[in-house]
Amino acid sequence: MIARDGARRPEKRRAITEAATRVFGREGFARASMDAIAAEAAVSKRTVYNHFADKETLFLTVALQSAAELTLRLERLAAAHLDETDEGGSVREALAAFAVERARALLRSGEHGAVARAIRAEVVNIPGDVLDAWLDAGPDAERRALAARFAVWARRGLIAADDPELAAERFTLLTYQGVAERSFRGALAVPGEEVERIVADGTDAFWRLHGAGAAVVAAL
Amino acid sequence: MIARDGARRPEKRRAITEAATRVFGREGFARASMDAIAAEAAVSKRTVYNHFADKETLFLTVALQSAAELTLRLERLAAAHLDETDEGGSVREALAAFAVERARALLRSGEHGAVARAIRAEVVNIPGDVLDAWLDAGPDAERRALAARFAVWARRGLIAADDPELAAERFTLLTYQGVAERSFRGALAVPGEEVERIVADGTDAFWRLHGAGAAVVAAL
DNA sequence: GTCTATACAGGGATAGAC
DNA sequence: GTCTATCCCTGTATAGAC
Repeated sequence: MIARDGARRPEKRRAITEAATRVFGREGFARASMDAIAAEAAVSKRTVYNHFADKETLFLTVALQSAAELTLRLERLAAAHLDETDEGGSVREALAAFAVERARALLRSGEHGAVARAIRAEVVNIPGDVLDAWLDAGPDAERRALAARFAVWARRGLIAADDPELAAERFTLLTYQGVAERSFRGALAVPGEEVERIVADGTDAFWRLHGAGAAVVAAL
Repeated sequence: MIARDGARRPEKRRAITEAATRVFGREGFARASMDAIAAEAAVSKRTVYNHFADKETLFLTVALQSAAELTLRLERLAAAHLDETDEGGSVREALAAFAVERARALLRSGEHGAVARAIRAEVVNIPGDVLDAWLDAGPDAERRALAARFAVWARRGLIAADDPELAAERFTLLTYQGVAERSFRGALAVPGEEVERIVADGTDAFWRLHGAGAAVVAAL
């Protein structure tokens, strides 16, 4: 028997959101059909509508989950590259390696990246509070995590960053946005050498601005 | 059948492309309907199909026109700000003013900006050669124009840019992409003070990297 | 011969009825 | 879980008007 509102079968719900992630990612919001999502979830369309009021609600739910998933992946990357850096000399190399891996992650972000692109495409039709929630779970969370690490490094004199938030923003601009732009946010492939070149140029620029000792040079 | 340019009434064709620019900009490709475009152009739907074989052809035509129009606007901005700069001291201020105006132009790009967003949203469904043509008429043309000015300045010692193309790319990353990101490529409003702050920070960073004398500092 | 106006075939879509 | 009412869209077809 079917329970009332909140208590539906969680495994069905998960099957639906996972299927919806794939379908929305492949087709975008407008082209995706609820039929296709139900079929991909191996669930009847009625079940989809039992769990989610309409297509829009399902999409926004999936988008929030996807943002959180991407943030988690990037956080793991950041932890692996940036959290064991105690000696000054290795900071630059750690940042360079992290930047390359982050750019590559965008190009391999698959269905989650595709959902993020769909959000951006539909941004004018998304309620403000939902968009804020998406930003908070995704891009803003990533920036905060990077800024927190920069703040620690700055206190230890490993980088020059009076404003860690600004430094994190610059790092992303210089080492990530170029690849994002070139690949249309991960939609199109970019040759590996080109990714490496763009990211290496960006890392060089970042280090000239914020590397240990940059403050001294800037004061000249 | 196939729309051949010259034979039909050019004023109708213009009315159709202008209407299509507005409708595709408002609705995106998928949501826009040929009926709405015909109505907005005050033209019968049959006439639309007489001029353009199908919806996709109309969209791609409009996208190329829009890219060219945006490039023209930005080129005028660049010429106004950057082409009368002979004294060394004014280069930095000219760049700063241009950067702010360019960022503001994105936020006021209206229907042309909206079409550019639609292209980005549909990028996986666009034929490679058409996408190349769009890039060449739009973003790439802007980068080339900026790089050409940087090359002249570099020869005169007004900026430090061994590779003018790279410098142009960096200038755009530092002074433009931040606002593009924040506003979802012009879709959402951004407070004026925030635009000015983002652009000023970016201009500072660019000047530290590429201002006259930066090469000397980098050699330290 | 290009345009307007309208109608319509064919395919999908959403969302709800059974 | 299936079935279906209803709507909308693309693209074509059929009228007549300038």
